[in-house]
Formats: sequence, C-alpha cells, structure tokens
Amino acid sequence: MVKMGVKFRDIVSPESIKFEQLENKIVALDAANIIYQFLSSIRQVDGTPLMDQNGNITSHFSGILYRTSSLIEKGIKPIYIFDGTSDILKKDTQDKRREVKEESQKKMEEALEEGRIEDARKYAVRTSRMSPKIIDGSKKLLELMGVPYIQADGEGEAQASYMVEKGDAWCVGSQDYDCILFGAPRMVRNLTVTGGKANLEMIDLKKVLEKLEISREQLVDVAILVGTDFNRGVKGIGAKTGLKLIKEHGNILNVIKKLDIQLEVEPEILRNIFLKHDVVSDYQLKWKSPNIEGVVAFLCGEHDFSEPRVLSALDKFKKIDNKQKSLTDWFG
DNA sequence: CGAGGTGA
DNA sequence: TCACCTCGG
Repeated sequence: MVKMGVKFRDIVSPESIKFEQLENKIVALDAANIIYQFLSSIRQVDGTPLMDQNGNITSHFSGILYRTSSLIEKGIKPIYIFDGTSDILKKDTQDKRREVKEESQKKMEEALEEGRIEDARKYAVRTSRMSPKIIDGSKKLLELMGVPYIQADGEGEAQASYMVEKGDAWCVGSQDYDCILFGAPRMVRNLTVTGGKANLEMIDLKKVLEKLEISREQLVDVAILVGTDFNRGVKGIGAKTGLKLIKEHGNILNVIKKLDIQLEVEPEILRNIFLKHDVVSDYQLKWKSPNIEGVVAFLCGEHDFSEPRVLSALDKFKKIDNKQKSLTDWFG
C-alpha cells in the first residue's frame, strides 16, 4: 500500500458506529480516496483489473456503482468530492508514489511471467494510477446516476471538510486522517458495505482534541512533525512522540528550537495548507433520479457490464423513493 | 470491493 | 442464516 495521509492511527481513538446512525445523513466522499481503493482492490486473482473489450479499466465503475447504490439503499446521501490542483509541496509525495508504482509494475510483470500469481496480485495493487480518463469516467457515471459531485479547487479533503464544517454534509468519508487536519468536525472510515459486518469508525474532531488536550492548530503541528503528504516529517517521531513534544513545548516552533532539528519546509507554510485552504462555496447539492437508460448505455453499451446486474444495482435507488415521505426529501 | 451462489 | 467462495469486465 502506497503511503497516504498522516499517520495518526495511534492517537485518534475512533468510535465504532452503525450504518443506521448515518441514515438520512449527507456523506462527503473523498473521490480520489475511494476510487483509488476500487482500482487497487477490484481485480482478478492475478491482479489484472477489470477491463472492457477495448482494454479500458472498469474496476472503478464497478466500485462506484455498487458502493453508491448500497449507501443509498441504507438511506445515506453520498456526494463525491474531486481533487483540484495539488499544492506544489505534494510533488515529492507524488513523485515517490510514482516510483513505487513503476517498481511494482516491473515486479508484477516478473511475477506474472514466472507464474507467481499471488505475488503478481500483491504488486499489481500498488500500480493503480489515477488518470484523467479514470476521473472523467467516474464523473460521467455519477452524473448518470444522479449523484452530485463537486470539483474542488485544491485538495478534495479540504473541500469536503469545509462542507461538513458548514453543515452541508454530516461527515467526510475517507480512509485518510487528513480531513481532521483540514478541520472536518466528523469523519468516517471503513464506509464499506460487505455483508452485515460493518466496521465503521467515526472520528469526532472536537472529542479528539478534548481527549488529547490540544488545539487543532497543535494537532496540525503534530502532523507536521510526524509527516504529511506535503512534508517528510522528522525521523523517529511518530504520532505519540509528536503529540508529547507539542504538548510539552506548546508548538512546533518551540520543538524545533529545543530539539535543534530542521524541517525542509517552513512550518507556517504547512500550517496554512491545513488551516487556510481555498474552498469552493457556490456549489449546490442536488440528487436526481438515476438516468437508467443512460447508465445502461454507458456501462453495458460502452464498457461491457452485464445489464441485469446494473439494473439490479439501480433498483436500490427506488427503494429510497418509496421509503421517503416525499421525493423532495431526497431529490428536492 | 461487492454481488450472488453454495452448502451446512 | 451465515461463513465462505468465485467472479465481475
């Protein structure tokens, strides 16, 4: 797995929740995060992604179709937030990820030639790439399904966090802890729908800060010490040590002074990425009934999906129509 | 990953 | 009903 997001697992203490608690709630999904998961995991045993006859990757279409429809069936209103332009500081991270992908590609091909199927898959999951084609296709599918998406100016997680802060969404859905740095009051992890065994984790920013007895600004300072997508962090400092240091010295500037360490990026610049990010505020969230013919034409006509399967997934949208008092509750 | 089938 | 497995495109 290519490293993504800040490593905060040890300090955030998530609470476990049920899908019922998300009923009638708007969940702002980090599109890049979720699509990447689909590209990585929806594969054949040897690691080959799902493809149509023309060789176009279709794993993400499968994921988006089934994930979205089952969330909707559970009464959850999903919206997808796409990344805009990345901060220049993210380039290092992106370069590193690309290196890992290229290396994994070679190892995968080797393993495949030598018939080591399990190894091939292991490496294949690390080769997933988010191309403009993948993004555009995903947007098109969402549009046909009547599910709103928002194009962020910068980081998708920042935009999603802003929307929760504003009350336009209830939580951010992402695997990355970065959204709490961006100020999301609530985030939910493991928003998967496999069988009945859910493992939903909710992280409440306010509770996290109270428990750790620090401010959000200090949490961001901890992240900078630990390392984010925008900086390397200090060698040997993990979440717990970082937290201890920030609490002890108040902020990252004091820590740097006391420990006589160097960061390659000014802390203030990194702080601003999380605390003063640009957001889009003139969006509107409007769900529409799915364009069934359109989805079928796109998935089945263009990408070789099975029509009965697509139709039965789209059927789940109807269940909501009946459950709600009025259509306008949902599609207003 | 998620759907759908299988068998106990 | 459920744990497990295979396949999707």
